[in-house]
Amino acid sequence: MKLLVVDGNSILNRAFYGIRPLSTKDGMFTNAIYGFLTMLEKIKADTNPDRIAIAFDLKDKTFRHEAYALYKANRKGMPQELHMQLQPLKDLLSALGYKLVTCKGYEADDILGTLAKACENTQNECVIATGDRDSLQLVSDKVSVRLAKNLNGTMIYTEDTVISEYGVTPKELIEIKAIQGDSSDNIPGVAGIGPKGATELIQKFKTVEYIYENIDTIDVKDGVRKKLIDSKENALISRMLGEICVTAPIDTDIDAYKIADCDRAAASKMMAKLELFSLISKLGLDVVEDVQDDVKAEETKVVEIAELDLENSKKEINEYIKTSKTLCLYTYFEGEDVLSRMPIKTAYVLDKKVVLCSDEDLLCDVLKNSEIEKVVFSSKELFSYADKCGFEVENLTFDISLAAYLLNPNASSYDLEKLCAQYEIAPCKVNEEQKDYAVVYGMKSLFEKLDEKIEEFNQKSLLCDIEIELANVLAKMENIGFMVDVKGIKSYGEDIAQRVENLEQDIYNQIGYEFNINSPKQLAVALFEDLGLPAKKKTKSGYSTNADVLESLVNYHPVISMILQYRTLAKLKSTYCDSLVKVVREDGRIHSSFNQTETRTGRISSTEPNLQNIPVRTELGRELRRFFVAKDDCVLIDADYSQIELRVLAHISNDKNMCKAFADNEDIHATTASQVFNMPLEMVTPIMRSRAKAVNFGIVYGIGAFSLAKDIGVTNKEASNYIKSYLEHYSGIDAYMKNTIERAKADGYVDTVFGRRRYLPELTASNHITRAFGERVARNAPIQGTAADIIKIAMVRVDKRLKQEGLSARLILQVHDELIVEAPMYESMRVAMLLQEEMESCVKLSVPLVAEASVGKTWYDAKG
DNA sequence: TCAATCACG
DNA sequence: ACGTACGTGATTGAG
Repeated sequence: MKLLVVDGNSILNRAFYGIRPLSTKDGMFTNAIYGFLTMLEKIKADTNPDRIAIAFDLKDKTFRHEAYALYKANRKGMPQELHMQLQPLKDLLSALGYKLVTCKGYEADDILGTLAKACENTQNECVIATGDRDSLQLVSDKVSVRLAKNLNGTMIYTEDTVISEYGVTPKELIEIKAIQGDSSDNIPGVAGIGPKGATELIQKFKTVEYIYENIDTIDVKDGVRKKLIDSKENALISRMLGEICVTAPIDTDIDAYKIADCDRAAASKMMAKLELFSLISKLGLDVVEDVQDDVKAEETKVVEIAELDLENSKKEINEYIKTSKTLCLYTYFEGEDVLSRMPIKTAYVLDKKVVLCSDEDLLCDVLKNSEIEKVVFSSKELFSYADKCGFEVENLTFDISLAAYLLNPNASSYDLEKLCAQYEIAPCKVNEEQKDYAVVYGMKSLFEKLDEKIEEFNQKSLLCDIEIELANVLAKMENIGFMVDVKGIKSYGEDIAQRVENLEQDIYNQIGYEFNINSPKQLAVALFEDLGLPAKKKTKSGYSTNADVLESLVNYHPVISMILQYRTLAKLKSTYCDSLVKVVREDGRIHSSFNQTETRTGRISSTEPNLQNIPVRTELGRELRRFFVAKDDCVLIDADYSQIELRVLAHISNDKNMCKAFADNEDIHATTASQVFNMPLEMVTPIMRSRAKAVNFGIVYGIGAFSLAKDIGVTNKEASNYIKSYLEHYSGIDAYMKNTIERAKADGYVDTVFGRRRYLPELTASNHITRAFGERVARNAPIQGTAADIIKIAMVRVDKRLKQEGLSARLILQVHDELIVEAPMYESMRVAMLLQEEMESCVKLSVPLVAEASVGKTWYDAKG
């Protein structure tokens, strides 16, 4: 028989500190639980034990020796992020069938010792899993220790490995520790003798007892003898403290630690509640199935899944809508990309029945039918399909993925299965082979639950008037795409490629050998070792070679500017020329995907390709925009908001000075400079203006003097003076920032003017760096988020106006504070006016919104 | 799969 | 004493 004994507290600690913080939306931390189970699974697979015991310390410690109380009681308790995970982990382990062992008055160590001893006595094998080297003293021919280094790695210690690493037997480790001491355990040891001296003594004399019995005669230097004599009392106490107890009053019958049957339903539920979905499958469980088995037969809805033809589906649906107001439907799509994505099958959720139908006519009829209130999972796909077919979707009133995003934008993904588990939707019973559709039936209950929450959070308008409407606009933007001049990009790319090659050779010549310039690691060797340039900053894995560092080195060596240039050009070539050309479709246009549930602030994101980060800041990069063009006889109209985030800040903080500056249409950075530097506007120099601009940015981001100083190249003290002066002059902003953090701490979230929320579990962290991050996010999210809300509203209004006025102009891109429309040449003036009007008037703030539009044949020309 | 880098607002 | 501004996505090299 083989017994695995897990040092629960120790492994929990390793897991907690070894895994980046994870938390659920309401601030429950879960990283230690996740890490613990991951490590346990790994260890289990590696050791293949017959029995498992998991030992934990008890919270209220009553120690078996006075000395323990004295020396061990003042060890720091665990941080609350870890403490809050302890009981849920224990519950989960029990549900998984593991036997937990605790013992009043004894530590987990003592339980390990007692069980190890018991195994020796009964000729069983024992493996101890721990992150703590203390347990190495328990190693014997029957007992080995698996020392957890990190998540995936453990070191196995047997008698041989202990002897070769420490030069003494496992038992003698206790003697060494008695002399050497252990500050983390509050074991004093002998003052002045460290690990090396202690090892030598024990190799020679074997035990502390022997040393002190023969203290006058043993062969040691007088200095050492003196230290030993001076610390005799501490050494003897340490000898006692350091030895793990092997007689704890626990069950030592190995059969007591059989692994019981897993309570699958309970375990699945617990993990779903902790949002640890990947763990559920890793442990071989299944949310839907396991929870389903848990529901009592009489409570379970029996649901029929029927695959029907057009006629019968129609009949069923018509029957259903006589009595029900809303129809839930889930459409399965096929096809990777925006253009070829088409529906293959739709599940219509009826009363105790799911009708599956592949007929597209039925889907179109349902979507067009304004009598049917529709609840869907992802509206953008359906809007996109309708747009391709040439009709408008009517009466689509709820989108589950968008609702779930609004309720918690922190989640990494939104799918039906996870949401049903998370919102504790009671599952239904279906045939085994149809269980994929069981989760679709859950849509109805999920909709009701989410709708209730949306109402509770006052997010109905945000969902219906902004997000769902926007999904329709985004779908059309994706379908239209952005026309590009492929030949132009290609020849520009070839030009760049030539320059990259030349630079490559020049760099090799300068350095003296060929290497991969794209590898930061190889580059660091070339610069900081071979050229001997001063390394400024470190990253986790070596010296940093980023642009900041390189720029500070340009005067040291001519190769530096070549490398900077190489980087710029290589990036232009690979990310912007080569990749863009690859995603141009047969219609000569790029069809990016716009994701509406990705960012935590409410912005949209763009992928495959990302059209929101096309170069603009440098002239060479900006040239690329000459190849983003309008189609024949058309032009592009580009309109962007002026200072939208600062205007939003002025509005939500209601700061008098800043509101006045915007009301008077002043140059906000210059005005800020005159405030911060306390002088009349006409005396503000360009340098002062640019510093004030950096402070304005900093305020929006949550500012720190250090970073501001680095950004504008002044001393820390100067930077902190700027901030101080800023907050004195804009006292409304100061008050708003303080108030926001207070409210965020009380509520656990911040929100935008339009009710978009962001939860901030970071604010409860005991780590001050994490907490400071949470505070910056609390300051930034309402500003960035409100700006995101505003441009979304503008997009919906622009789209509506274009349609209303019968224009053929179409929105094709959004870049956070910028909208791009493609329009026939003759519409250009009207559209430019319309764009500006709608962007400026779509919401009313306490300061004016300003947008500027300009027209051009290419994106380069259209951008003001 | 992750870390480093760099493009954008 | 700590480590250092908010939000994204793509490419590359290396484990």
